[in-house]
Amino acid sequence: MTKNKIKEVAYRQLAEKGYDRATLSSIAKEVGIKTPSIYAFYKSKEDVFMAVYKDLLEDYYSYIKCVIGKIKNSTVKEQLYEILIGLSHYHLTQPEKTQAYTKLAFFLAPTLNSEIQETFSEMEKDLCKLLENTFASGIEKEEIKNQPIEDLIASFLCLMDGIFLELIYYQEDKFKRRLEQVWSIYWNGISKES
Amino acid sequence: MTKNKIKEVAYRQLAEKGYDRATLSSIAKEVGIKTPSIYAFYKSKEDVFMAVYKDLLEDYYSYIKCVIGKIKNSTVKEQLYEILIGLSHYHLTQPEKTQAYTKLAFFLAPTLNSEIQETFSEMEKDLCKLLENTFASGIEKEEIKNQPIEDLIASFLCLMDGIFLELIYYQEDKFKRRLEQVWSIYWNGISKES
Amino acid sequence: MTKNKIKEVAYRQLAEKGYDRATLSSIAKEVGIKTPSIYAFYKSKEDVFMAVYKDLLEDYYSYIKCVIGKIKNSTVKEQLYEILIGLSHYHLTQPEKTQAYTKLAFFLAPTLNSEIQETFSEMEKDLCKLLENTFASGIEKEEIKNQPIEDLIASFLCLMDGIFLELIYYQEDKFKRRLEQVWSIYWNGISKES
Amino acid sequence: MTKNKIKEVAYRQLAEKGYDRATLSSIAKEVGIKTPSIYAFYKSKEDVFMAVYKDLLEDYYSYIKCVIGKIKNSTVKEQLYEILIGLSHYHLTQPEKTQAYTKLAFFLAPTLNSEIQETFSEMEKDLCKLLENTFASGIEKEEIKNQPIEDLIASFLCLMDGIFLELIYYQEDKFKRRLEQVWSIYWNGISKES
DNA sequence: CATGAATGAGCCTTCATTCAT
DNA sequence: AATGAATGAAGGCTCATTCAT
Repeated sequence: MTKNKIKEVAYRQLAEKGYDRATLSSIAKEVGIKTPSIYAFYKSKEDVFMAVYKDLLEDYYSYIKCVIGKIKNSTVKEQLYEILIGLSHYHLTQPEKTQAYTKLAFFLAPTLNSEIQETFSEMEKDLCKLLENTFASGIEKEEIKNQPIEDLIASFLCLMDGIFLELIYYQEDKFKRRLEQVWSIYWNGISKES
Repeated sequence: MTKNKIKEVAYRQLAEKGYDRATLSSIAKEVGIKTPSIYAFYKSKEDVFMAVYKDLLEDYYSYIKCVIGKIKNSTVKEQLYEILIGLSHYHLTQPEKTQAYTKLAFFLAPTLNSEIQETFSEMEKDLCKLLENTFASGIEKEEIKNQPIEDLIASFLCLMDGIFLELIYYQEDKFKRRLEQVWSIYWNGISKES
Repeated sequence: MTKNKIKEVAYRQLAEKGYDRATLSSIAKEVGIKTPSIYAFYKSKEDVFMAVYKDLLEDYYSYIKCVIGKIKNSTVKEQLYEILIGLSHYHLTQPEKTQAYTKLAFFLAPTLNSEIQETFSEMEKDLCKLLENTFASGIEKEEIKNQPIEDLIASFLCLMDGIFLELIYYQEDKFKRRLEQVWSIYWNGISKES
Repeated sequence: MTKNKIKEVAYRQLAEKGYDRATLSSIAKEVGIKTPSIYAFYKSKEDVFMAVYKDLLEDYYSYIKCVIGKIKNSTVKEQLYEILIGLSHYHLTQPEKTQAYTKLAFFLAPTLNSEIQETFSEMEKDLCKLLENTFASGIEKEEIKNQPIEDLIASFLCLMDGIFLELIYYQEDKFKRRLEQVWSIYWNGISKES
């Protein structure tokens, strides 16, 4: 289906060149159609990239839900570690998605339509709820030191953000080593037996 | 001096709209000159933004050196905390600089001329050296648990990166609260008395 | 067809003003379209004039082949004279073509794409072969003094070149008189009965 | 003197790139001054190239007068041959001058100011007078067949034009051979003993 | 003399978009 | 569903020229 091909090419070029440089004509060329044909499927350039962004978010959302699902029965330590690993894995195996995501986030950000905004905050909420449960059970099971759950969540999210940035900056090898170092310090910080 | 005014306007528009949308004509208009006049001072659009980037980096560099200078005689805990606060303060008080910086980093990144690359890696080296000393002395003075200094540095840099990202995403109030939460967890993680 | 109209206007303006002064905007204006529309048919200014040049060459080539065809059964004297007259006729009746041709030759010369180069040398080769036959038969039939055919060709080509230049410099009347004078001397020089 | 340096650079760039591409700024750069400084010596771009053209013509004129002076006491055959050789020598030894000359002739031609026009026709007149004398004496001395002097002049000028064009097209070696061939045929055509 | 600053005009080109087919 | 033709808007850039210093 041409409509999907357009979206895919758009997302690939977005990752590579950013919104402004991912021209409709360069997208059309890669798809193998003429530029005006795009308008048979999308009503504007913004429309194309809105679709791209929505897809990207949904893909990420479902991946995260999947990761969360898999770790239900592990220890807290394993759970948190798996989240970080899952997150890294997602970006490491499909760096183009990450790049596209980043670029859209930086460029469309102020214009984000409400539907997308919603998906985004829903995602964050889900993740927070999960972390809340995880940390609560960690404290209960005495895997984790007793401390404000809100703080724990904030620090874990910050950890995720830092890791995300380093994902972009560093090569895979270097990144993986850093991830281990960072995780080890972090876990020592919150765990009881430290 | 018009040359500087151009640079300043360029940096402001870069922060606001990004490289592609910060057109020479819109810059000229804001400066109050005609577009071709820009070419009396810079030989191309890229040249203008190279200058902007260089300035940005140097400004940041000198700020960081300044922060580092101020904290020489504090405890390790204070030192680390001051670095985070200093970093945050820089970005919070001049968010435009941060945004400009971010946008240039994403766009010029692969083309960065060598001079800029150098300033950048020099900056990182300086910071690493400082952290190395700080952590080493922290371990020696038994403020910090004995653990690989390299790991400590990695985790602190990751913390900084995470904070940097949240600086962009969150409003100042929310950010400051999160910073405290994150710092508290982090320090607990590495300090001895925890 | 707009594409052809563009080419024709381009060639007329080239003749009149030369490559640099034949701007795309002035061409578009004369064609009755807006400048960017040109890009629907040609991918650059150079591309437009490449097409012009190619046409010009082909037109000239086919004309020359036609002249050559017509004179097969004449005496050698008539043949040579007809070539000069044919050549002059071509340029006199369509001076714009000559001027366009001249201007492109001077401007694109070093950049001439290979296809054009080929047409050009093919044309020269054809003409040389014809002259060779003509002169050979002239000597055989004793219309022409026995002398190196190569020299005869060289001198005839030089004659053509000289005539070509004078075609540009002089008014038609003056030119025609000079042509007769020059031809008479030339023929006396090579013919037997002189 | 800067004024002369400007003129020289202008002429060199004219030869290389033609009028439109020989920008004042590129001239200034090569001279080692800033563009507006040119206006201290010439009142416009056209003015600069007018001066160039005038110089070129005068230089050529004086050279031709010199050639003419040297051949006063030779045979007619030698005289004519020397003119051709002199002409060729001038262009072969300073091809830049020829190119500049050609380009200006093709581009300024319709605009040539009257002073230059005058020099030009004066030059032609001088040359014609010389040829008239030469041919008259050639006929008198029976070196040349008796034929209208006007025709002889026309054919010799045409020969010169043809040679001039070939000077531009062919490499020096090839050109020299062709010159000999052409001359030999030409002389045979007009001389008595043929 | 020379130049720094500025500019109006204009060039080639690209882009998103429309519309008739 | 697709495209050829066309375009308004704009972009980066160069040029000849002016003018105050």
